[in-house]
Amino acid sequence: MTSEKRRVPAGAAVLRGDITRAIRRALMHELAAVGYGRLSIEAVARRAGVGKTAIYRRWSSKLDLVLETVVAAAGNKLPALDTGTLRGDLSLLFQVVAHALSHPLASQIIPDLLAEAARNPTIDETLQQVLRAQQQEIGGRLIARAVDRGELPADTDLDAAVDLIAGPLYWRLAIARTPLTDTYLDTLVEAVTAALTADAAVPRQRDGSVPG
Amino acid sequence: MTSEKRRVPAGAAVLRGDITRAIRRALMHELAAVGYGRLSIEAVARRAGVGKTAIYRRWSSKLDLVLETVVAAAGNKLPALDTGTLRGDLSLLFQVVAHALSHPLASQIIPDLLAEAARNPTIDETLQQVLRAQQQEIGGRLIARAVDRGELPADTDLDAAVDLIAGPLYWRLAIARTPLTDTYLDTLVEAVTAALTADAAVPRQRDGSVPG
Amino acid sequence: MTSEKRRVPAGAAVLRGDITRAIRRALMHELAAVGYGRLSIEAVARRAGVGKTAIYRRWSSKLDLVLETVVAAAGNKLPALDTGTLRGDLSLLFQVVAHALSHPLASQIIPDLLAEAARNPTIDETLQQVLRAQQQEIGGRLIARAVDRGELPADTDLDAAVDLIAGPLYWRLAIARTPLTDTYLDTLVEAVTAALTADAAVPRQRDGSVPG
Amino acid sequence: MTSEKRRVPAGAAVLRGDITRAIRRALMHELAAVGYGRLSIEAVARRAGVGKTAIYRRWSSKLDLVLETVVAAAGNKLPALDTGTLRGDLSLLFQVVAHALSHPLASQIIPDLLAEAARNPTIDETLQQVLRAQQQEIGGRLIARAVDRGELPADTDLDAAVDLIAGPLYWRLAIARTPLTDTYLDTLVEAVTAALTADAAVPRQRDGSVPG
DNA sequence: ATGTAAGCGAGACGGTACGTCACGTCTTCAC
DNA sequence: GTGAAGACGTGACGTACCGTCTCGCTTACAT
Repeated sequence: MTSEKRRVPAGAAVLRGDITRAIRRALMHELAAVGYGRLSIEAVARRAGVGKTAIYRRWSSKLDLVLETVVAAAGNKLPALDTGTLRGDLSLLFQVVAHALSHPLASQIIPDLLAEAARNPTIDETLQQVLRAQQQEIGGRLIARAVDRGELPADTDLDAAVDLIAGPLYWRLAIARTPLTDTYLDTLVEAVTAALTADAAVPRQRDGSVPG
Repeated sequence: MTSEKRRVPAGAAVLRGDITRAIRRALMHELAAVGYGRLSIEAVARRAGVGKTAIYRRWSSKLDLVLETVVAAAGNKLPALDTGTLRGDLSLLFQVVAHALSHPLASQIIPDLLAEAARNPTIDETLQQVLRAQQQEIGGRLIARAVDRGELPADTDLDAAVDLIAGPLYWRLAIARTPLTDTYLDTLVEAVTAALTADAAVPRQRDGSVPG
Repeated sequence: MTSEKRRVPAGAAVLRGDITRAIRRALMHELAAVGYGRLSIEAVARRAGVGKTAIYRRWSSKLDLVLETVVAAAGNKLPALDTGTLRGDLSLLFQVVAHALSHPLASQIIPDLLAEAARNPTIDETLQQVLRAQQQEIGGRLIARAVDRGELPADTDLDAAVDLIAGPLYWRLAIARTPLTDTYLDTLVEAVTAALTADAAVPRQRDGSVPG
Repeated sequence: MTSEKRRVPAGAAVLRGDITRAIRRALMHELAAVGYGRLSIEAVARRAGVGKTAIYRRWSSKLDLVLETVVAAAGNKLPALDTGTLRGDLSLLFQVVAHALSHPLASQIIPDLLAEAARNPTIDETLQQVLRAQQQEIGGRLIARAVDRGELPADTDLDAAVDLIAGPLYWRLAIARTPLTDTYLDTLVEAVTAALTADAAVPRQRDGSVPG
């Protein structure tokens, strides 16, 4: 389904790559413009300047088209980043994420698909794999390096750490959509660093209480 | 449009309150089930067991119906809470918010409308008023009390503080939708308290730079 | 002040006659304008300048309203006519019928109800009583007098005779709706007279054959 | 609109003939069942098992659909009939007409449309063309042959003749809807023959009077 | 070069929803 | 209790798209 070229036994036609690309491009813009709920294959075909059949020949459904394209688009991302300090890693990560989420397509599509994921298990699974898992891995590596350096204790709560890192920035960019300044980013880095360190200083208790 | 009863000059008919309520109830369930994009007036009428006319007699459009109902539903919320300490206030706030966002309807509808707000200015404005403004006010009051008590400095960055408070919890509940434990909440309270305090320790600079 | 007030026992209200008449009048015009199929109580009420309740308090349904009113309107009809000759009787009858069917209301309503009768047994029965039966009786008396006078034989086929009398004129007035001249009426009288006489000359045979 | 196939420049879709026929069939049954006044496109589509679009793609309105279909249905009719005598021609004509009008669809639809024609000029014109004109022509030829044979004089009133031929049978079949026997038909043929002959014997006078 | 299988745009198909209108029923209010 | 006003559910209107499916035309490989 995703392979660009297929081997065929005899005098056969082949799916044209330019059309496939035009459809993907049109899909992203449609998705940003109307969201997954209102997305229609017809509109994608219209925007791409192709027939509806050209789409259905490549993907079996709207869901298939969206997920396959989104996964493909999200694939080429985020090289390793290691600045030597927790604060430096966070600062770099925030800049990269802020840049990525500042793209108009991303800032429209991602919240939309995340909201749709609450209704559609298939979307949920896919996004868990391409977004959450990625974040978990990146955040995990970041924390692990900080632990190795002695900046954080070994029993740091990874889930809470990822929420602390991803939450404020996502909220700011995708929900509040307030303009982002470098100053603000610095403040945020500082605060999250402190939060993680505090989290380390006050590790999870068995009974859920906080030692006074 | 929102008034339940209207004064009329003579022996007149009046919009029935039970029907208005049935429509609102049906709308919330439809909204949770299919989202704003796919929401259809016919489906709402069908679910409510009323005619389409009963809806159009009350609201002029799908947008009107949704916004007016959501505002009405969000109106009855959040009394003042003052526990005497920043940590106590945060803990109570998180519990209240976690309870509210745990409701299946809320956890489906809110992310959906927030995503739609990125496309629709009218939705955006309305949500800014009923959600963000409310959060700003609650967060502002919380911070102000902490400043009064001397727990935080006077120049604490309010925007960043609200993002730090709202972001992680929203991310956890609405995006990751991971089960929430009391222990996790405690950890989060601790971390956010530390972040705010650190934010105080590294206040916003006039030139936007962070003192090295 | 209206003169429609009547003595009632104790503060009791009574259906007002002027409203009843206004409804009947409006009904006839509506019936002519849109036909039975499209007739609506609402339009009748609007034209009569009364509320829908005023109609439903008097008649139980559209069918009831129409039939009761049509029967009432058709009731006051056709005195005895006896000119002394078959041809004279026919001529007078044709003139009376032509005059009646020339009324715009009648020429619109009657074909419409007759067509509707083919679908609606209740209408059919009622029209049979007020129209066909009346025609049968009038035609029957006309034929009987001619038989008494010796102008027609005793075994004249009454059904065929009525068809011969009613058919051409109804066709001309209600279906073809061609202007009617006195000359044409004379010709028709002459022809029908001849037809009846011929019918007499070639009476119905027991075996259904015509003597050659 | 009535053409089954359309020429189109490229790989084009074409209105399917089987669906066109199904719509026409459903229309005739709907028309017989509820009449023109109550006829709804939705009901026709439902009965035909097609979508509304399939109808609107072919005809622009209810009126267009009805007239075009009725004309098409009435088109394939009545070959020349020449038995050699006026009485034979009439007998044959009556049998053919009686057969046609005995069809349940025809006996419901024709009176309904004729009644509607009194209200709707477009229907009127169309029916004049396909029904009345046909009758005029058939009746005219029948009379002309009788004149040629010397059975009728040259100045026979054609209008009156057609009324005499069409009226009684239409009245009997469409209005009275009384069962029809061969005997009755014979009687009618005899009577109408006599009427026409009498009409010949008493031709139209210039002053409209009947010579005494 | 030719044959042919498959890609391609066009568009007809059965549906669904739109927002409006009119209907018969039912309720409320003024008199 | 009569009558007007009007809210109610129902259903049809004609339009706009939707996803599916069937067409001819076109392309590009295999012979």
